[in-house]
Amino acid sequence: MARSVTSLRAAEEAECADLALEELIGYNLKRAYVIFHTDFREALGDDGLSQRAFSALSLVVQIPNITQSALARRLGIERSGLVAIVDDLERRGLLQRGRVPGDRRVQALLATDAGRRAFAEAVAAVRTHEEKVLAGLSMAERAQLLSLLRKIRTTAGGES
Amino acid sequence: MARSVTSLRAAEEAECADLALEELIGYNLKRAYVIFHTDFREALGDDGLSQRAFSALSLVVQIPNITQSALARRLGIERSGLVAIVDDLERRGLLQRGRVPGDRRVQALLATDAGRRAFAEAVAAVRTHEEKVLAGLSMAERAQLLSLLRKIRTTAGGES
DNA sequence: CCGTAATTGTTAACCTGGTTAACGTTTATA
DNA sequence: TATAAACGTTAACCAGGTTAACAATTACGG
Repeated sequence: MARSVTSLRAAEEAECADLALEELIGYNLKRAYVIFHTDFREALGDDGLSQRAFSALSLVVQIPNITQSALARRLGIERSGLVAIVDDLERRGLLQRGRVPGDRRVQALLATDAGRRAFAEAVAAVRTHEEKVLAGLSMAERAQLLSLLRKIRTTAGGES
Repeated sequence: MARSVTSLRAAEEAECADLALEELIGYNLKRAYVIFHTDFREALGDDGLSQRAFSALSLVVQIPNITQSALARRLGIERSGLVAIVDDLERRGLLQRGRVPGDRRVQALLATDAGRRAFAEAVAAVRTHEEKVLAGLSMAERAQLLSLLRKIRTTAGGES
């Protein structure tokens, strides 16, 4: 318990709650998230896809004719929040809203050719981005991290 | 490679970019962050401390007379962004801005007695919150996660 | 059948958590 | 001593959501 003289008073005042912020997983999670988010944006360029647009496009490419509601559910956001994302992707010509025969409520989302091309390019950029941000971690550590994050999602994530 | 008939076309269309969103660390990191953030808020009550206010107060308690600039630097945000946070904490009577003799530019932040009490209570709530969200992880896994997140911060985090 | 409930997409208003740019004050430095 | 730099602050803005309401449509119980 070697403490410097100058921080003696600090130690006293915090003694009843000796919690270093840096020991909190939530705090470190947030800081790491900010790093990823920031680097993602600069990796994909100033008018490239945002994280959320990339996620949405990813699912639309891989699940053709997915419904907006289903997409929102998968992304863990509200339907209303998805509208702006889909608006943006449609404005860029990366996907199309299509009415589906049989249910005139839903909008079936389908990626365009340009959308699939843009997604492929984005995937490359995202891979480089992750490689850069995770440079300090071994492959085993990355797999571990992925597994731990997913475990949090499955146990604490309310995916009704 | 057993694929259902209905997803055959999906597989074809995504073949050039066979990246499942769920395999991306960045995506899982964001989802986990959202889980923590959401649970933090409901754990600390409707007019309890926010994540950022808690972080700020934590450092003010443990580093008496820290400067606003220094605090912002530690939290990884801009000085301007910290003003509202400190305003809020001061309005709640949890800390005080104090002029320091020798440099009339700086605001030295000092937690009040109420601030230290509120912090101690918040720490208990935060501990319960982390315990809840991390219930699916063993102690070893939690230590691993913490270590991995910090490794990201130290290697990729631009702490000039 | 028919009325009621549920679902879908959408808009509007709002909130959180920041950023950048500018400014006055004060201190450091060439 | 002039110029630069640092501090706290404000204003304007932005990203990424949320909640509440709504019209259109579909599902369902009686």
